[in-house]
Amino acid sequence: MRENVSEMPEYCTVEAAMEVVGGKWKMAILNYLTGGPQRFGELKRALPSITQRMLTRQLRELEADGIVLRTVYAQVPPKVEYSLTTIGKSLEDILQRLEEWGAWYREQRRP
Amino acid sequence: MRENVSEMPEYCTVEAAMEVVGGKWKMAILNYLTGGPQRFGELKRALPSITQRMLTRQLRELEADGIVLRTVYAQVPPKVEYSLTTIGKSLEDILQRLEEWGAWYREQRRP
DNA sequence: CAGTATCCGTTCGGATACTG
DNA sequence: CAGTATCCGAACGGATACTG
Repeated sequence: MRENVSEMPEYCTVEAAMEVVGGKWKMAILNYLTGGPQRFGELKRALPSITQRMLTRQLRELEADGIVLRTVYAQVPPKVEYSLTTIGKSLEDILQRLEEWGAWYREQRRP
Repeated sequence: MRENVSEMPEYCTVEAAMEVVGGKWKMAILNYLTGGPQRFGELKRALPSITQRMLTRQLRELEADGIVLRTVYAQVPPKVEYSLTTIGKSLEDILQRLEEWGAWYREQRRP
């Protein structure tokens, strides 16, 4: 046990991480962005069950947290691309493992 | 593109994973369980900001999903231990990386 | 000790309609 | 195309009291 709370061994570091990437759709969104920049509509099609509103909100939060970069092209019709920032790219390893784990877990539960 | 949706490349595998471990506290709980079996009260102290009710609920969900094992000892006063199942242990690698990432992310955001 | 039960306010998330 | 606006129910979260 340490005296200083801020120095506690692993004091809710996982908690802190989940505040950033713990949103219901965030990991899935980020996973698709590992394939390179994606437009809003592409993400919408990739995640059929997310609503437009939720996609917008989760993307805005990820942007505010420095994970995702939003690039607006001055065109008509509008074109907006979302991509991973350097910080976002540092999650790629975790995302891949999560994806593998998810596939494996499904098999385990369906014997 | 494949014809069969159920065979789609990575169709929401990450989504499926997050349905299981995406709860607000689940990753943090699991992270503490990597240190070995923990009693209810130990987990409560480890996660000071979770309420008793929420801890109970998240543990029950993890148990139902086969991630956590709940062992009740027939004693007075009661003793209940929570531990990772084999499936739960398969998350240890991800949990460690998530913890490392969380610590690193904090530094990045506080320059 | 390890919960359950109840109440209640806040936040999250979904459905639908509309717009520059 | 890439969003907003509005409404609403579900889930989250806190406080408090009670129990085997």
